[in-house]
Amino acid sequence: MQQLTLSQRKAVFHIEGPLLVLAGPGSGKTRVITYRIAALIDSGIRPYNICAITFTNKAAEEMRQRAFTLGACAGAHISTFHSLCVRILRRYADRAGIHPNFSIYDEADQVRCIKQAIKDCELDSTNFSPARMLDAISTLKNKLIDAESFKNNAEDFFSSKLADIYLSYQNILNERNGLDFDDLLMKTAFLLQDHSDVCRELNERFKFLLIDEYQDTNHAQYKIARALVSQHNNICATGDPDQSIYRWRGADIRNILAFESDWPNAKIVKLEENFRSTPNILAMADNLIAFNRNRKEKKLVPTKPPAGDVDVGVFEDETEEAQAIIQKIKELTTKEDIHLRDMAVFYCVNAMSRVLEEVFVKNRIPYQVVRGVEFYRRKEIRDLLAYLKILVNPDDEIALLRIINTPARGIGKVTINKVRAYAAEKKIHFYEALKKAEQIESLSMAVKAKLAVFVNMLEQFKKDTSGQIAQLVERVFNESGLAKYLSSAGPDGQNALENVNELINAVADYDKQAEQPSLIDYLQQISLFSDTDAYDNSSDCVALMTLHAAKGLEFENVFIVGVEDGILPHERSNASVNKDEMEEERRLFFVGITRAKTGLYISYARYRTVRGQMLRTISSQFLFELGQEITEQTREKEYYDDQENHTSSGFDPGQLVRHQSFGLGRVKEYINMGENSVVVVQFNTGYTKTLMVRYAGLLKEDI
DNA sequence: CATAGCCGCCTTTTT
DNA sequence: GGCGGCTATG
Repeated sequence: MQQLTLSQRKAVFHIEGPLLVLAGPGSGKTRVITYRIAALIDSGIRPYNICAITFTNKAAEEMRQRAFTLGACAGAHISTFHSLCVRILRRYADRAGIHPNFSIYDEADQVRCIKQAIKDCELDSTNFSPARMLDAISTLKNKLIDAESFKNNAEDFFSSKLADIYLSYQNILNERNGLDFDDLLMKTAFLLQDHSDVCRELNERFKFLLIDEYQDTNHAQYKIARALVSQHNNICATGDPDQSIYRWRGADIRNILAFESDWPNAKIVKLEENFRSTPNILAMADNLIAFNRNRKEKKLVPTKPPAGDVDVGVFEDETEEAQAIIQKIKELTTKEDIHLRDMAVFYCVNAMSRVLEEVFVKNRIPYQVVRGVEFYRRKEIRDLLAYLKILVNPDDEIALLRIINTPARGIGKVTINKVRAYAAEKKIHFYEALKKAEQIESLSMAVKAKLAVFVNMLEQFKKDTSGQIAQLVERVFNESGLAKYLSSAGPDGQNALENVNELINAVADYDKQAEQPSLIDYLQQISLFSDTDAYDNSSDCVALMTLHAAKGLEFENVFIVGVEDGILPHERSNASVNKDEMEEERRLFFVGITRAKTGLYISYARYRTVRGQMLRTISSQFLFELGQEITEQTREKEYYDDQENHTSSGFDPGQLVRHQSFGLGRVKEYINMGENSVVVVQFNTGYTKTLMVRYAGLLKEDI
């Protein structure tokens, strides 16, 4: 413990009572928590009585390992909020009013449910878009407003319709024994609130609660945390208000700002020294974040010697931007002997990884896109998992409908509707109705036979759920017909087969590592998988990820691309209208910048293809906030570039033109903006299009 | 009932 | 530009 600074020691050894560690980026926050776990155990606390909450599974995994190397033996509970809630809900399922074998519904499942809910309410999904409804419901759940109480207080038309949808959505989830991500938190919060005995029991179990990234907790998580320490107040929260980037998910920065009033006797420790980045990088980050008004002032005190400059580059388009990064990466690996694994490229939106990947592939630079959830979204994986979900939770109609005819076994829409109707009539679950298919009169003998085979297959699988899960998965894959189907499906099928093999390997790993392997536990765990969880820091390749995924990580060299108005800040963020959202976007950039240890390369492109359309961009205002010098340079470059390219085009009104896909048309208007000139064309097909001359590829027709 | 092909929708960030 | 859902056809 000698290597700790004075303030770190203060945080580590303040054992009893509430403690808030306000820690800037790179201040050794995680180190403090791990040492603190060790210190608690040293002082006689049983590991069993310690609960540490991290932001991602990956962070939990790393913390477990670090604690282990410090001699803090296994037994402390270290997990994310969501995983903890799953454990609690499974343990106290009856008290929470749910079944312990619940399915966890991800976004795709939620969309199916909400569509059904909107339909059930006889509303139109154009006015009540599924995405918006889910968003609204998620916000309500994070604020711990359940469907009933929202309905009771709904006054205007929209609220009351939303309330109906919310109620109906919740009904559908209940029927299917499914919980969405927000339910995990909300149900746990209500459980703790309504059952003082459960609350007391958990207070006794977890005598010390440590929460990392407290700035990104939402109201539900806040309530859970408060309840978990209500008897002893041994809470230690660490976080940095300047790194709060999950407001859109309900994170409430006020939780950390109000810590002192929530626990009046709290001890506050500030960690302001930064052990990660060079002073130049920190100065920039400091300049930037100073533009935020709603914050607690905090210094970034560098401990590293000054080195190098931060590079802000302007490029013609996203491809050139990517190529410049490749160039730099090659330079760094050859000249400075830096490993690929020490470099990362951050972008704001996942879609931006595509161009980067193409250029990386072309240049044969190994890379990994850090997107863990993607794997589990593949069709073949979802299909296979759906079979497993049914074995655990037969009420999971979404999973059941997914596989009932996958691979095709002659059970179509008509049959499904007949069974559905029967289930509704008898007030039984869909799966129960399937079991009794021979009693459904409207079904033909042939169909009844098919259904019987299907049900019988699932029932056979069910008998096998107690052993090794990997074996079961393999068996299900083969006997369900999925394996056969994929083997005969050409190259795509081969790819899918490889993915399934990867899944089976992962399951085998789980079998080995889990304390008490069970199918329920496995399914629930992978539902809570996050993007960052897939980050493999042992393989030597460049990491590509979103700025959000970069949270909590650090790299020797960091590239941040697409720092353009509309992307960062994002146009959908309402940042131009809403000051709070603008501040959050700024924090996001701040998080990205402060991941860099020595090299930081910020860039933007003058043209970017968005949804297949090449658009002229405007540099982000945040670039100006980094510091004067850089922005002056880049602005000048932009200005001169624009001057150089001023040419006349000759697309005068009346000119006949031909477009590759729109066909023949006539120019209505020409707006001379030099290189960015725009032409309005009325096409024969009836469409009037506004096109950028430079990229439209218009051919002049003579007649 | 299966399949292919087309149309129209959306498209920030994620547990 | 990508995907889900719908329709027309076999």
